[in-house]
Amino acid sequence: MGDNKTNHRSTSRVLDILELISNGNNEGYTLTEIASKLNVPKSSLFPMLHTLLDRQYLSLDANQGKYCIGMMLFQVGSSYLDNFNIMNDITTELQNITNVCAEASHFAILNNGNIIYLAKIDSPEPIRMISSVGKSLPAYGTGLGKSLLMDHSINELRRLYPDGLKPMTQYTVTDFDLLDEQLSKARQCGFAYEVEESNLYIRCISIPIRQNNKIVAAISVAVPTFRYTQEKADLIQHLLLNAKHRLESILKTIYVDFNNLT
Amino acid sequence: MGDNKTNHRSTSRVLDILELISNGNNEGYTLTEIASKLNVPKSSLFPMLHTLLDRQYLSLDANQGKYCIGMMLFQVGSSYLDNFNIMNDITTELQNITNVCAEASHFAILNNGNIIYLAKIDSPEPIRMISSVGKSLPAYGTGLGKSLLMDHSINELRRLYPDGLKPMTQYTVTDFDLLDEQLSKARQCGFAYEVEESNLYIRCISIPIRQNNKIVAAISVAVPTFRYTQEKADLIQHLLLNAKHRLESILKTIYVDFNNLT
DNA sequence: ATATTGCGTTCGTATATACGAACAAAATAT
DNA sequence: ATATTTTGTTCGTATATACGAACGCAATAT
Repeated sequence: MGDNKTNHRSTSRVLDILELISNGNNEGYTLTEIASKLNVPKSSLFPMLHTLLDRQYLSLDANQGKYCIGMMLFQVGSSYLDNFNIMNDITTELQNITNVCAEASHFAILNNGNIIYLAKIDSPEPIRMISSVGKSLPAYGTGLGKSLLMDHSINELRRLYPDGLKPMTQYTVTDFDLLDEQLSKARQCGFAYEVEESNLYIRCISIPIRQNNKIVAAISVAVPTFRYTQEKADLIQHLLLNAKHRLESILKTIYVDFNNLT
Repeated sequence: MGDNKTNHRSTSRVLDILELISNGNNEGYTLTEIASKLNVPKSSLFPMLHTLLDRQYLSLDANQGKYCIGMMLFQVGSSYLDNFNIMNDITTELQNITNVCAEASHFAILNNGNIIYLAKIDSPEPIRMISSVGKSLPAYGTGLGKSLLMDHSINELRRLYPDGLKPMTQYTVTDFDLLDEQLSKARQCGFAYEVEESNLYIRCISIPIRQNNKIVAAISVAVPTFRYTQEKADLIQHLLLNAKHRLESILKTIYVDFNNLT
């Protein structure tokens, strides 16, 4: 929880409530659960929760007394994407990629060492990766993240992850030197790769999107290992490269301030 | 602004701020603009806005001093869709529809007489409707909305829209009797239609999704009038009907409490 | 049936927030 | 360059919120 200088207790608590519920299992939490998890008296939470209910930022589970994320929070939060006036172009590119290679494609930005998925097109195939718009993952363990970290020096990486690189699977790169080496290679060939480092049985190929020569986003294609072949990898790289070029040329004409958005 | 019994001022103000910014032009607002629009002293907003900034629920426009919707609000809000454990199935169906007919497809639910778009697949064609996930529109003026209102009686409609039906375009149905008549026809044939009632030059065909014989959601295809032909309409109705059947059979096996979510 | 645990809710007072005015800092106008 | 307007910021006190304890109520356990 933010221990910065400026801190308005009521506001922080509202956000604490929303984050607690959104990060939890989506069964929701009761008032007393929230109170104990946030170390806030029930009586203080009571009027806040009811205001959030009235305004539909939370909803009360019919089963009994479990507070869940409400529709208004979704509506208000969705307007974040209005900042990206190229969102339509991005989904069009992803759509095209997935149409051709039949695998899921993603668009993400970097925030404090984590990737945030902003758009996703599902594979038409029945076996799919579980990933969703709005979710975040540590960048170092994902293909998308390696694209976004591509220009980082090893010192910047160490500063970004002061607690080290925690494994997400048995294949996650947890050594800074090895990660740095992979990023060097990625810088040379233009693509970043992930082999079951964030999800078992999933490989990923990714490419960064630059604006004024600075990496501002990345796109990727994720492939189950059993569908992964060299021919498919070649095809995906070709698709990613084309999409990258089109998006980067759009970024030259349209103003999108990525710096402001992360 | 909610004028209900339970009302926690600080919480309400946080929500007022978020809603104001999310509904506005996405240039954002300055502190003083927010203060005057919400009738709240600047000095009261100051600590709140800074807490929201620190927590990345808002971001400060680089230009100068304009508060915009931040990334954390997007992340937290996105988790609303976790409630719908059939979201993947829904997007798959929409994907399929759009692949075949080459027009944009949507999925929406009803909330207080408004439709909320929860998923959308863009048309591959260059000329597209402007509609986005998380946005809401009055149900009576949209194809999706008419599907969602299909089972409503004229009295229920009058209660739902006590201030009458306000026109969105020159073709919007603003008469309760005419709307009721259209809904009756829709109930008979199973489909709801919209002809330039919410957006000029856009027509829409829609079908409701039922759970336990109760309408809980709707899917639609939107078509620019100049691309609209009877053959295409027939194709779209066929696609919608198939998708409806598949989604409804999924809803029989998976538990999704739509009542709780609106 | 009775005790027990856990939940949401209410209430009076201590305390932290909200207010308005005054201030500082920047942008615009003169 | 100076005046003027508009912005963000600080501060002391009035006031509304936060707290803990006690209450009522339901569900489970005995």
